[in-house]
Amino acid sequence: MTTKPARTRFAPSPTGHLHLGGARTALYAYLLARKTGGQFILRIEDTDMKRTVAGAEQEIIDGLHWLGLNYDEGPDIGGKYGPYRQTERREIYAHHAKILVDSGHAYPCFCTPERLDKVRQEQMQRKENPHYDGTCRILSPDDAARRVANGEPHTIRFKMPYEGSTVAHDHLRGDIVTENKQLNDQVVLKTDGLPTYHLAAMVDDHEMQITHVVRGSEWLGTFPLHVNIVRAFGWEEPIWVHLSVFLKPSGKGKLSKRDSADAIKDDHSFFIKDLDGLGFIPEGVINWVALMGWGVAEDDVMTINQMVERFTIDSLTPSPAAINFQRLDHFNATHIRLLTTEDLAARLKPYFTREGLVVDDAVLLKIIPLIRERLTTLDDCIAFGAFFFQKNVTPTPEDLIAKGLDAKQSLDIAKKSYEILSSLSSIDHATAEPPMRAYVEESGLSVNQVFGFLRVASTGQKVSPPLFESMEIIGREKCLQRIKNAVEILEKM
RNA sequence: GCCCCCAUCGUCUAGUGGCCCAGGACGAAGCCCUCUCAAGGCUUAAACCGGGAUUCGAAUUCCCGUGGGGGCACCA
Repeated sequence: MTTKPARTRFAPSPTGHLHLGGARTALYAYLLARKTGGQFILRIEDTDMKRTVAGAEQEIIDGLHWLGLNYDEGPDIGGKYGPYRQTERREIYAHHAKILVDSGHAYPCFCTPERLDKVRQEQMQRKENPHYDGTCRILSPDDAARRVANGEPHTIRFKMPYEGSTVAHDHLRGDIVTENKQLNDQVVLKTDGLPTYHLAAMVDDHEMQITHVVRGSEWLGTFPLHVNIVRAFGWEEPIWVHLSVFLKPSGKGKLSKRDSADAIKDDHSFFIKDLDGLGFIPEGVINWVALMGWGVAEDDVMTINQMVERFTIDSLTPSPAAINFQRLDHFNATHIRLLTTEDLAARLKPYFTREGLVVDDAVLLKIIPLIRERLTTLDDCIAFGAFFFQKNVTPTPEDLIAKGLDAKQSLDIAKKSYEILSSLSSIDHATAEPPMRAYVEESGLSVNQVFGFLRVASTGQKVSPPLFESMEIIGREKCLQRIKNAVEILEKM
């Protein structure tokens, strides 16, 4: 397949957190660019100054980097088609709005928001579709130009044809035909001189030579407007790819604030910024997100580079997808297991130190093989490995009592275990396990009863990595001391 | 209300007229392995929204319903 290099872009508004939907849009744009040897661009669409949130742009940048979606051009790194922040491109839009007015594709509108509101109310009362009533559309150009020159506040509206229909082609859905009478004369340049999305995005995509516009399906409604704007300029259209939306985990309806709260309660999140702290790794998140809307028949565990190899926009699906956090857990765990020991160790360390534990790097490296396949999220390392770094463990006394036995019988196990283990010069698993098994044999006790006690005594918990391997890492002295401690607890019961 | 989009196991999906009594993955259930918990191996249950039409033949094409989603701003 010979595909020309694609220039794609991710163009979010800095109005809130970078979420899963945005991450997926960015990912597909990224994959397409990398697959074809093109460029992936970050553009910040901050033309609605009222909604711009401080710090949101940085969060987007950080999120993209964390996910590994590095862009070739963007507001923080520049590029030959900059600036990449729309508020810094004011003149470009004003210039293009003027072109539209001069060519008869747009006109100044002097209607006040109040009047517009009133018109809309009346239309709704009459059960008509709310739409601009065209008052300023019929003004004579000279008259309008005079009023503009006088400094009268105005917007610029795009003139939609009243008759015929607009055919817009979406790569995933085919031709989308809309009767032009359904369309509205939308504002493309606001009173404050800044453009609305419709103008800004079309101008930028053209100026930045974007070949494929990958965006959310919320733009499908204004899609006809957009192609009309592009055509009014006489520009070549990009290939349009409208992605599906994400549905709430139940599959019923779109994501809400409430769902977001539920996700957090469940130790998951829709926001990229939260994922790291929850123990998710970018490899897992990316793999998971990629598969919501991209049909991969088999072998769906992929690194981002494998995704680049396999990606094609033809295999994207247009139907909405429900968020499924169980799958995130699965992909996260799977990718954790794929990490090298050194890599995993480095990623785990912050989670231990976050708990106030002092981490011995040599010990950390040793416990990785023991806990790796037990981790769903990185922070699970605390549950499976904190005891390696603690001075003492404090088992729940009841847990020391072996299943089906009483305190006295458990005390016997404890004393005998101590006797056996203390007689060994080392308790690496190869030397410690055989005599303990022999003891199980001759005592008539079950493996679970004896090993269970030992597990609780030496790790402080009922669930742990393999017992003898763990004891070996804990070390002879510490183990004996912990067992002795268990003997004392049992004696008091 | 009007317009647009979507529709395969519970979920994500493969499937582009015969290879499909529909394949994979998550989840579920069972078995094996096993010092706990995992991981791993094997197995099972589980779907073409409904109705018409086209065709020798439809999950795949068309129409009508139904359901879900999105849009109808000087927000993106």
